Amino acid sequence: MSRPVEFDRDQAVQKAVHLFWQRGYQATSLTDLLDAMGLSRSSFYAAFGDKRGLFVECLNVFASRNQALLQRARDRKPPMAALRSYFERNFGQTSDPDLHFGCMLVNTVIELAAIDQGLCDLAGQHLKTVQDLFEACLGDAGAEPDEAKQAAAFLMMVNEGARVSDRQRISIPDQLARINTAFGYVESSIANRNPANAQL
Amino acid sequence: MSRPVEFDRDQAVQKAVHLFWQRGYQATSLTDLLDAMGLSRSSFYAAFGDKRGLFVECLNVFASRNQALLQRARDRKPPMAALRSYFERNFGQTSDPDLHFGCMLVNTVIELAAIDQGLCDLAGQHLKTVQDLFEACLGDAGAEPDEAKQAAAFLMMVNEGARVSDRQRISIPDQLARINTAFGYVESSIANRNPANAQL
DNA sequence: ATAATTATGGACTTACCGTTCCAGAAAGAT
DNA sequence: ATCTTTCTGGAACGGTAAGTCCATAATTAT
Repeated sequence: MSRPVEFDRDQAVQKAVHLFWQRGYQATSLTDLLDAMGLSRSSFYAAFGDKRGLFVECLNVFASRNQALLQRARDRKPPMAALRSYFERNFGQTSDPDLHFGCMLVNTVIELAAIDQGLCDLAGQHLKTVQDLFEACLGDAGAEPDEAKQAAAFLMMVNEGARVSDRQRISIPDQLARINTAFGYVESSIANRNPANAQL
Repeated sequence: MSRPVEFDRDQAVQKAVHLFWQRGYQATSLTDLLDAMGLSRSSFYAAFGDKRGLFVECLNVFASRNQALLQRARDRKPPMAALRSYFERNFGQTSDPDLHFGCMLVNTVIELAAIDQGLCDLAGQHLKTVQDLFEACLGDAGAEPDEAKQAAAFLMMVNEGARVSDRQRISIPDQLARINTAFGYVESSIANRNPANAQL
């Protein structure tokens, strides 16, 4: 009955995620987005409402991809190894500077804290979900509930800090060394309190 | 011979620091700045060149204030207590949400990483200076040189992470608990390797 | 008092922002 | 093949951004 949409919506959103991730919300103009997504202004507004609406969608896509990454590792490895791989994959994976954009959620919190509280809160919620996943992994690794909560909060702080360093193009070995330091602290703390779990 | 400047330059810069710190570089318009600093466009351009020039000046002012904070604590307290007080002062001090802007250097790195590499690098340099101060404190506390370097890098990561949490209006007790966790790890690590320094 | 010099306020310029709108192209249903 | 519906490209809009410029006000030196 009617003419069908010509572009692949999911693919267009992927492109937008990449741009927003790299340059942030404010510095990404609609023109940049249209060029990258390969569609015209009218199609854009028909499909996504407005720039902010697209950003919300991108935030959600990024968050679920991010959570899936950790969840998959959790299904396949021992809990502490899964946690470690989440950190190492995010930071050590490649030396291509074009992939060191930190974490879109962290970037959003910082950029928009005083500008758009709704977007900042949404990003914060997603981060909280990841922190809950951390906590679950730590529980699996044998940490007591309160210890798991405390260590998860600590690891989220480490994650956020590592994402900041990531944007400064810190060398990968240095980055991995920091993560290793942090995990060494957490693991020895869990092992000390609960020697039965020397094997994590 | 000539008419003197009517405004207090230092005071005007302070106001600008506050604004940039809170809202970031891009979201702070020249109009915002002029209103807060209480001067006209012509005076502004005569005194500071342009918006970017003022931002550089603000970054330097913020960084030196920040370093002075840690340096003063270092002069007055045992080294680990000085480090702790730096972290606690920056996060626990007040519950006024209007003062939880994180760290202007961290904010700048995140906001401008892909936008203005010069400004990002300048902020990164200032952060590195703070990290060197961390390292010096840890050395004073009895850490071996390589251990001090490693722990300083770790603490900078914690600092950056805490600044991110700060912008999410995380509760002060939670924030202090995280910092306490991190310092507990570092202190027990130093004490274990070098039991002579049980007193830090 | 007057001349010389410099700061100041505000209008102006240029460029880009996000968004709206409309004419026309493309596709399915009959 | 035609009609209807929906999508598409691009022009246009109002608003705001940073930066420039000039007439005027204010100050000091003579």
